[in-house]
Amino acid sequence: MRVKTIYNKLLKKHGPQKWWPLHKFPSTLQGEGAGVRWYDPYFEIALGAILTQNTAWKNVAKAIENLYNAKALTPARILKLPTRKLQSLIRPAGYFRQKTKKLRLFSKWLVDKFDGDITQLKRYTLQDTRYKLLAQWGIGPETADSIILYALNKPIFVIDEYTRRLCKKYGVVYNTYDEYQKFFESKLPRDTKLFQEFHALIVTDGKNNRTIEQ
DNA sequence: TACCAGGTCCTCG
DNA sequence: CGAGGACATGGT
Repeated sequence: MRVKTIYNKLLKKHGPQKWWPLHKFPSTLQGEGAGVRWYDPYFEIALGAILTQNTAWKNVAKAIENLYNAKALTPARILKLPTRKLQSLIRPAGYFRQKTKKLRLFSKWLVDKFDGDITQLKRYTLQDTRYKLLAQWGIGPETADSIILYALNKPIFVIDEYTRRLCKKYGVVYNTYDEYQKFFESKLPRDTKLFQEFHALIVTDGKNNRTIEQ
């Protein structure tokens, strides 16, 4: 079966997935401290990609809500939080010490190199951006690709455990992340929206069928 | 009570 | 390289 056909079937079965962004862009930007930027939807997406590592999204959503209420959804605001405070805010997402370290290092990198503006990563080629992200501690292939696809809106196909299971179901098995990624990217048009929707659908479908497979 | 969730890093052979 | 363990909370 064609890969695109599988996509069409999943879309028909589950409908469009609404993943990111979580909060709406404009209204939230004028907080009380006029001129103080405390919310960045693109950074929020990247942050969510880190927090969701091996963690149910529902728990991540709580952590993000805590950060939102603390008006801490920019790299600079993350760095301003005392470590203990940051740990307590993201505790629901699990691995809270590890993830606190990841968020701090990632935020510091963005502030130091990109003036705290994650969208500046778009200046590089897709592969250069990927290498730069992978060089950051705590960011592996799936997280890097999620950031590129959902925060920077650039076409790269995200591979996760659900994707591998889906492949296996159709008799497609590889060893490495990059091999799976090449497979999908060679079978599909390089379309950001398609890649975003497909990955989300694979996750949703994978969750639903969890007990049936193996 | 176990096992799992939108992974990654570290260590050891 | 590749396997195995650590990291942590909340849901079923």
